[in-house]
Amino acid sequence: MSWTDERVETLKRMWSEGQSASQIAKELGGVTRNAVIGKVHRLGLSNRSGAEGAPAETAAPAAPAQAAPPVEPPRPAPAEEEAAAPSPAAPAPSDAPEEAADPEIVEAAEEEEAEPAAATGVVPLRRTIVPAGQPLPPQPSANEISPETLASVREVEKKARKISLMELTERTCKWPIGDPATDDFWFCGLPAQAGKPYCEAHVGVAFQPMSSRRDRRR
DNA sequence: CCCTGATTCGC
DNA sequence: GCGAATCAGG
Repeated sequence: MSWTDERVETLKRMWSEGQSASQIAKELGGVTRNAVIGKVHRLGLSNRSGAEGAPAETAAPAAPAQAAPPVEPPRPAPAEEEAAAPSPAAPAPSDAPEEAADPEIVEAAEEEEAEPAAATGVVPLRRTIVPAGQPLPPQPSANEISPETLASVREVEKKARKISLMELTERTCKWPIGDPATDDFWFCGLPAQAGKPYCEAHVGVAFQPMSSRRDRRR
């Protein structure tokens, strides 16, 4: 891979947006974060000037509606409401952005769809929760979390690392604990299961195998 | 441990 | 110019 004009452009943009070198490298592909950092220095833009503002250091202590741990700048926000359009999932972009607008934005927007809770600031209420919204379709009645797993969860909550929003990574359990409207709020933070957003215990309550009732038929 | 960016230096 | 290895931190 070489530093084509386009790639350099992406690099510059992301760097000024505050993205980390590793994230940029991941986005570009074919390069390591070292390569990115090296290039950044050669380009003489090690000093992140250009788009200062608030790098997102402190995430509102008691303000729930704030959430953007890693980075999530690409948020154009349509700001247009369809009054007579009862059709939800209908992007219906009358004008396709054919021009090489920002192919990156699309990727950035669709990356990491696994942790809506933290991203939206809406904390899943235990019991009614359906984190990633995928598994457990055939739930008989109310999700009956087995008392064992429920107990283990409480156990885990005690041992949780109690990490903050900014400390969440792709390898930390993102299970929210406590009331986000108070200081009594934190994230589990225990090592998450490979590929999943939660630790073993929380994956257990989040993704029910749809048949964990004690009636082990057979 | 995980992760940052900064620097060096052979290529 | 490039980037792996290394360094220096959080």
